[in-house]
Amino acid sequence: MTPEQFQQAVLNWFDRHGRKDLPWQQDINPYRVWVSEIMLQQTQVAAVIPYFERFMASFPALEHLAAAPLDDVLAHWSGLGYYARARNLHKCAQKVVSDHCGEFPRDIEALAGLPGIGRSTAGAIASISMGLKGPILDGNVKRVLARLHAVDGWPGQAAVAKKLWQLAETYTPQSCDKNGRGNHYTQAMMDLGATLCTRTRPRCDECPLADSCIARTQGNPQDYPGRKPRKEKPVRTTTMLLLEHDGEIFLQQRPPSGIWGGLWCPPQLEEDDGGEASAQEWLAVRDLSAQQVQGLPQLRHTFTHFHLDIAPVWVQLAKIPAQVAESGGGWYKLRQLNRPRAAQELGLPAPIAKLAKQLLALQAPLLAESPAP
DNA sequence: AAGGCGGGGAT
DNA sequence: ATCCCAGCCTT
Repeated sequence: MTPEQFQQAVLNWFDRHGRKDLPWQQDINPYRVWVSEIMLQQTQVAAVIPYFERFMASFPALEHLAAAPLDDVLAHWSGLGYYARARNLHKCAQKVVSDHCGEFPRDIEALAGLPGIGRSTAGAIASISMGLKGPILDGNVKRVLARLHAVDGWPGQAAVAKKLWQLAETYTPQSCDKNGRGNHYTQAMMDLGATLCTRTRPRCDECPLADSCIARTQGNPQDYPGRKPRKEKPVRTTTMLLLEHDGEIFLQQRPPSGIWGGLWCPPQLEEDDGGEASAQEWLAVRDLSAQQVQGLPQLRHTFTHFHLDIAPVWVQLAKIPAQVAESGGGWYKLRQLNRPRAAQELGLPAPIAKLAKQLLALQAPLLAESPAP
């Protein structure tokens, strides 16, 4: 698909289906387009509309904004988020007044040098309001182009961004004057991404680019653009000793601060997943002997910032050793720990409650075989 | 290259 | 809950 064919398809679609009634699409000038583009950074159209209307009512032109107190500008931004945008907006207005005689420079590079205006926003302002060639690469265009060419990878990666920018440059009309319709092209690309080429459930049947879209052909448009790689959560490991005697297990209260502060847990070997072997060593050091030591299936509990892999070991004791009895903590009946609400009442971390349940299931049949006297 | 900024909507 | 959004700036 040549750039000319691409542009024609996009513009034809825009003429029939594009949005043309948004507030910033009326009375188009660089000031209004600039304000709208800044507001639309990381913010959806529906949220922006009332803010844009109020903003224009109070600051109808650049000189009003430049002359306004920053606090006044921030008040108009309240609730939109990303408040650095408002500070930059104000700073930019003053800079345009002081350095550019109150007119935005008609040049992509110069625009992109102003506070709060990056490469994409500069392209949007230039193409929509100035008749210049202004490639843009916002989230919508990234999605359309990544799917059209099946560009793998996360756009946050420099190489992926470079490829997408190259495509954006290629397809953007050379001439953005009346004949080139660069303003409509830019509006159309954003509209396409916002209304058809959506992140989930793209409406490919209605897309003017469907026949050329590689992701569509592959049948996996939803896989583009690649997701930001989730930061790998580190894995911590621990061995938990389920010291059990006669249907009771031993729990200690954890220190008031830190993970599970103040909650009750079995004795724990930190940064250890030796499981059964570690448990044997722990017992030997204390000169304890157990009837049976049995590793149980590993359990993973995920916190906000790490995984905790728990290797539980079931240690059956013939009698309660003095060393353990006096070590601070208490013995709890598994049946009581497994009562409804018991975990909340006593203060048991979720994975510990789960372990208590598992252990009861293992141990109950044994008690049934040899009922207590 | 990665993180921060922020509120809201979709899933 | 998690991810993402008409991004840009700083480190």
